[in-house]
Amino acid sequence: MDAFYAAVEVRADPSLAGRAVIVGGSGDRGVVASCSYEARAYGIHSAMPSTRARRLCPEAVFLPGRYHLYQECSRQLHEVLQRFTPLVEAISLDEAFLDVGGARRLLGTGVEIAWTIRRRIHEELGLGSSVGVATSKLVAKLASKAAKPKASLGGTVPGPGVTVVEPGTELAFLHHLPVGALWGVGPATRQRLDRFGVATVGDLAAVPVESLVAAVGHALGRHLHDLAWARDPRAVEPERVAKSVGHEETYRRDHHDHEPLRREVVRLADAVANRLREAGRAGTTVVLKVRFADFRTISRSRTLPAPLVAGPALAKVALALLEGVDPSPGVRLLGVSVSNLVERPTVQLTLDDADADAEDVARAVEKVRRRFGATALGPASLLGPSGLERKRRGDQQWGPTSPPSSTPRR
DNA sequence: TCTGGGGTCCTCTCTCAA
DNA sequence: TCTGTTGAGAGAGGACCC
Repeated sequence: MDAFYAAVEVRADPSLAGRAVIVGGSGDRGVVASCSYEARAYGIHSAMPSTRARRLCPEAVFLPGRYHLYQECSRQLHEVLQRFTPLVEAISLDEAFLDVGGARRLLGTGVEIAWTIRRRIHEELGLGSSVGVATSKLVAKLASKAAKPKASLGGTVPGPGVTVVEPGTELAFLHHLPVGALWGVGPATRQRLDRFGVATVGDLAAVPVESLVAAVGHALGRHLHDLAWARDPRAVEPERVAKSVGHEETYRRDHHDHEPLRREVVRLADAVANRLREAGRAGTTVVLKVRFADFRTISRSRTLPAPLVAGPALAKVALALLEGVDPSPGVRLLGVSVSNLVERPTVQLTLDDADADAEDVARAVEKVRRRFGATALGPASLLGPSGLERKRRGDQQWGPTSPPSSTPRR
């Protein structure tokens, strides 16, 4: 999708059309999640600190972002895509791979299907999209990028909408692209490739695989070499199962004491446990992530003998991990996640009777929440002046919001 | 200049057992 | 019993993606 979150906001408020719209965290520690092409013309891009975006384009419209709205829109999008083929692999809220190999006899060539998809999305969702058609995921992804509109101060230049890379022409398409266009080449890898004088994918293809492996490691070296030669046999995987579930949060101000952090750990663990239960999963490894004021980030983890799903049990492990962390330098972010996920056992395997009780309580809590709402019940330690402070996914997607006195202007 | 949240995957190091 | 090797698994950190 083209500038997805921003486009959804413009659709909700058409008076924003043609303006620089920035969706993201509004506080000092927020980042840009998405922006309209008018904003991109000023050099603004996603993941840029909001303070910098504000400096680059003070007249831009800043919106805090409504994750649940985008989630709903994404659901509608995938509904549209599913009508073309069941082989849809969602890679994010607004992007997906489709394997239309089996649908061609019924729906036409890949190119025809691509144009139909674009039209349907526009008719049913009122949003712009770009489609890449190719024989592999890598090339299709890069082709879709080439199909997108381009930002310029003179106005947005519409893209072709659909870009096709015919079989046999993949190398010609790939080799003139900058090496950073490849999946897996970020700033750090690009810097390592610099010493070979690699600027384009074509340059990369000319580097012996052994040299690449020595420079960037075994797995990435071989992978990049294959990609540079358009070898990408990865299939479209419609059913991808999550391997970890977690929540993290950056605070408006750093915490220097254990006490407020303990409360945060309980809140995060409660949220993680809730999502685990919803997904019918349980986790074996609990990870606590801490980012200090200087951005140094550490993680502490513990693998348990049996999977757990109950919030209190999860919080107990995370709190024990927190005790080993010295918060005095200032903690700006805290995260709790669970990995090594398994199907949730019908009868919860637990470490001791206390945990078994905790699981019984968690089940009862879940029943109450289903009936009376998510904030109906929760850990007593999360009871604040305005009721229960529970975290839900997307509550603070792009950093802490501004305090009420400095709400973003519209 | 300041750097979110939710993920995945890879690499390195350490420990432990065979 | 001691020493060295090897492999697995856990823990930690880093890079990357949207």
